[in-house]
Amino acid sequence: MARLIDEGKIQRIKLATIQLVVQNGYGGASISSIAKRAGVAEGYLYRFYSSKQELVTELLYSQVARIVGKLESLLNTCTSTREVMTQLIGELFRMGTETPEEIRFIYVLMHDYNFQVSDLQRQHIKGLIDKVISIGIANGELNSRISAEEAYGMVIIYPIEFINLRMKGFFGIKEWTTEEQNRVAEFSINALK
Amino acid sequence: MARLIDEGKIQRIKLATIQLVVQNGYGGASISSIAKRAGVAEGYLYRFYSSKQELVTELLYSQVARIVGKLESLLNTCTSTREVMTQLIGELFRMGTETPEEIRFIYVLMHDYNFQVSDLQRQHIKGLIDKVISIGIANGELNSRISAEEAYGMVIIYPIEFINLRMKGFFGIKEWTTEEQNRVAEFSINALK
DNA sequence: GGAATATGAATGAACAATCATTCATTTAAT
DNA sequence: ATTAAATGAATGATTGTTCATTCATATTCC
Repeated sequence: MARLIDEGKIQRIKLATIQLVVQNGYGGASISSIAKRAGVAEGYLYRFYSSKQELVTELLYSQVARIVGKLESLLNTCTSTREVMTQLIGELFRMGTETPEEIRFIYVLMHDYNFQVSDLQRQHIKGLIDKVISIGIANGELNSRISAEEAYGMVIIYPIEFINLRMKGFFGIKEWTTEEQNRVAEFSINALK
Repeated sequence: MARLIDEGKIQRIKLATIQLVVQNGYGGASISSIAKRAGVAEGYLYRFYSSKQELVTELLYSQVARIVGKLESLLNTCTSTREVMTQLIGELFRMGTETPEEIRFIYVLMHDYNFQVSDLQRQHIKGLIDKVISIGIANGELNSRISAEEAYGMVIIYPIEFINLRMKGFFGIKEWTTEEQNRVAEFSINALK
């Protein structure tokens, strides 16, 4: 073996990509700007990713996987919809405070018509949402006529929208309290009743 | 006066811009591709817009104004929150069937960190949302603790998200029925109770 | 232990293509 | 003839991608 791959560089590339996609959108985040910010040669990115599209897609995939994975594990441990939703929304807010760029990144790309989540991931999400619904109905927590879209809307989309609305300071405020976080969870739970 | 300005060309530029921003995002929609699709010379755009940013911003502004204007007029004629929300959501779905590209365009740009709606427009929206809330509370239709963000979330964001989720076929289906449209309205109204 | 070699990590100049923007020129209406 | 609409070639910068080259280090041999 010769030199070892510098994991720090890959990490810096990922971080720079996330930041620049958030800041300038996919089309506005150029390879050269990413490489410059990461402190890495331009061509170096192509050792790990065959194209810009692949780089961003893979990053989106893994970021989404974090949320989907959390939901999946919650469904294995929690017995009520309230618990699942409170915990998941807690995780989203945690991302919002600890790694704000990452939740912004998901937010930006999930609304980009170029970046559909993969079919597999989508099916996975659909299955998990169905499970949330069936637990909720069994417990009498959810209206029995709730659709997957409605549940998805309140479990995933609404909290992400709330967090990003705050980050943008759309209504003036840019931070949130634990109370407000709980209110988001309560609101989502309530909407599905 | 010499030649008259061909309004059709301006219209074609607007249409092409909307379509290409939806398809490729802001960064991916180039002036040359817009001009080509509009059947217009590249430099021609600069007679009316000083930059690409201005072109897109102005288009976003007028599209948002359509929705905001509708909400405003509804608040002057309707006496209940139910009526306001049902009608507004009706308008959004109408856009979805009649001019799908336009609601996609709003959807894409409202989630782009480069395209904050203007402060003025945002204040205007805030005022209208507050009015929705006060009518709802006065009528006993809304929970008295509903926040502006919650109302905005269910009156504007949720329906737009629903429509675009459908357009993307996220859960398989790509169309919607009048019944489903009413369900979205009912769901939104219910969430604010 | 120390020098030679082999490996592959990392570089960045160079590619054609495309970018947003400009402006001298042409076209068409009064 | 005059005036402004409309053109599209031209500009220099930047795009995503490639690849010959450099350089650091792990391994091998004496």
